Amino acid sequence: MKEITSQQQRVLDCIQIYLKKTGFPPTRADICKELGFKSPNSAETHLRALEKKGFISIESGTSRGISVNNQNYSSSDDEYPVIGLVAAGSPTLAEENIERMINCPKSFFESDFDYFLKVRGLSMKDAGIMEDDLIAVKKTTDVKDGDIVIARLEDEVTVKFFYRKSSNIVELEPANDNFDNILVNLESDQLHIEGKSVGLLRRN
Amino acid sequence: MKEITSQQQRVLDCIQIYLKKTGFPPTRADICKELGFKSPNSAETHLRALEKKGFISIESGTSRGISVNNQNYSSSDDEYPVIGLVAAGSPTLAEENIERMINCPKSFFESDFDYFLKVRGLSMKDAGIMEDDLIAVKKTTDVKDGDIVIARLEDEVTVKFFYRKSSNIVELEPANDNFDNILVNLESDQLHIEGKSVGLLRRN
DNA sequence: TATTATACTGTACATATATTCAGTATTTTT
DNA sequence: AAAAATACTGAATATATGTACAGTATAATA
Repeated sequence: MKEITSQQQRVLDCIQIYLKKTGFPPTRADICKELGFKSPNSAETHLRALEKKGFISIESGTSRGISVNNQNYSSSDDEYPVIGLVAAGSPTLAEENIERMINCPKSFFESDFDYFLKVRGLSMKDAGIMEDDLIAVKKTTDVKDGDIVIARLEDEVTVKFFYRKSSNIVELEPANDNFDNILVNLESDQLHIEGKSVGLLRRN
Repeated sequence: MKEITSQQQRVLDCIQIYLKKTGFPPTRADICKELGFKSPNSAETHLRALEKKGFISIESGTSRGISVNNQNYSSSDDEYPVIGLVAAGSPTLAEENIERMINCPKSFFESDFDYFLKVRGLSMKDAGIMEDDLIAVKKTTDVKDGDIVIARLEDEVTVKFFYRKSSNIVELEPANDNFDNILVNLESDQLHIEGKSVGLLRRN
C-alpha cells in the first residue's frame, strides 16, 4: 500500500468516523461538509486517490458505495497499555513506563488508538481533563488546530491544545488560567508530536 | 422490542448480509432484487415495519440510510445503554430515553455499573465533567459525602456532589461557580437518588 | 524543464434512490 | 364485523448523488 498524504488521511478518518456514527458511508457532499471543502469534486478526487492507493474501494454509480479495505473489524477486545506521563528525560512508551494493561474494545472511541496516557497535573482542567485521567492516544503527527495533542518538548511530555500560528510557529495552549501558552519555534526548538487525544477514561 | 415476522426477518437478514458483503446498506431496489420482490414499495413497507419495531433506524431522505440497531456483541463484554439527561418530567431509564448501546467490558470501572448517562450542561465542569460526557452510573442509594450522585428533584434529574448536612438536610453541590448549591429538606422536598458516578467516558 | 500528483472551486447533468399514491388480497387484532 | 397489520404489484416523481468538465495553483518527480 502506497504512502498516504495528510489530507487523504483526513478524508479516510472522516469516512470511518461517519461510518461509525451513522452505520453507512458518507456522500461526497457529506465529506465536504465535514472537512470544509466547497466543491464535491474535492472529495471525489481524494476518494479516487485513496482507491488508487488501495485504502478504499468505490462501487461505481452507487450512492455511498465506499468501503474501507483494511478494516480490521473484529469488534473484539484488546489490551492497551497505560503509560504514566513522566516529566523529564524518559521517552514515552518505553516499557518501564507501562503501569498496567487495560482490556478495552478495539473500536471504543471514534478513532482507533494506541495507548492510554495517565494525566499528571491540572494544566488541562478547563477542558475537563483532571489528574489521573486516562487519555486515549492515537499515535499520529497529523493534527489540526484545536486538537488536544501529546507533545514532547525538550524531553518533557505535555498535553495541550495545538495551534499552528505560522509555517514554523506552533502554540501549545493549556486549559488553565494559571498556566501560560507555550510558543514553539520549530527551527530553534525541538518539538515532537507523539499523538492526539481521541477520548478519555476516568475511574473514580 | 416487538415480535418480528418471518418476512421481516428475511429483510433484516438481507440487510445484514448485504452490509457484510459490500460495506454499505442496500437500497430498496437491492432488497427487492435479493428477495425477489417486484416493487420497491415491498421493501419500503418492510423497512418501515422494522423501524417501527425498533430493529433498524432509517435516515429520512438519505440514500442507503439504514442502520441496524442491535450491534454485534462480543464475549465477556456487555451492552450498556446510554441515557440522555432529560430535563423535566421524564423518568430516567425509560426505554424512550435510550440513545444507543455501548459495548464495554463488565469490569471496566472500579465498581460495576448499570448504564451511561449523557451529561447536559456544565454544572459539574470544575470536576472535569463536560457536556456530552458519559457518566458510568451505578444504581444505588448508598452514597457517601463527596460522591457524585445522579439525583431526581421534583422530576428534574441532575448530577451533583452529595453532602449530608443533618439527618434530614442534604446539600447538592455543583462544581461551577455560576451555579448555586441546592439545599434539600427531605421532609418537605421529594429527593430521589438514582445512583452514583463510578467513572466517566469521553469520546472526542 | 516538462510532467505528474496533489489540492482545491464551481457548474452542470444524468441517474440512482427514497417515497408517495393507487390498488389487491390475506391474516390478525379489536 | 370492523379495523389494523401484513404482504405484495405497479407507476410516478422529487431529490439525492455520482461524476464529468472547466478552471487555478502548488509541490513533487522525472
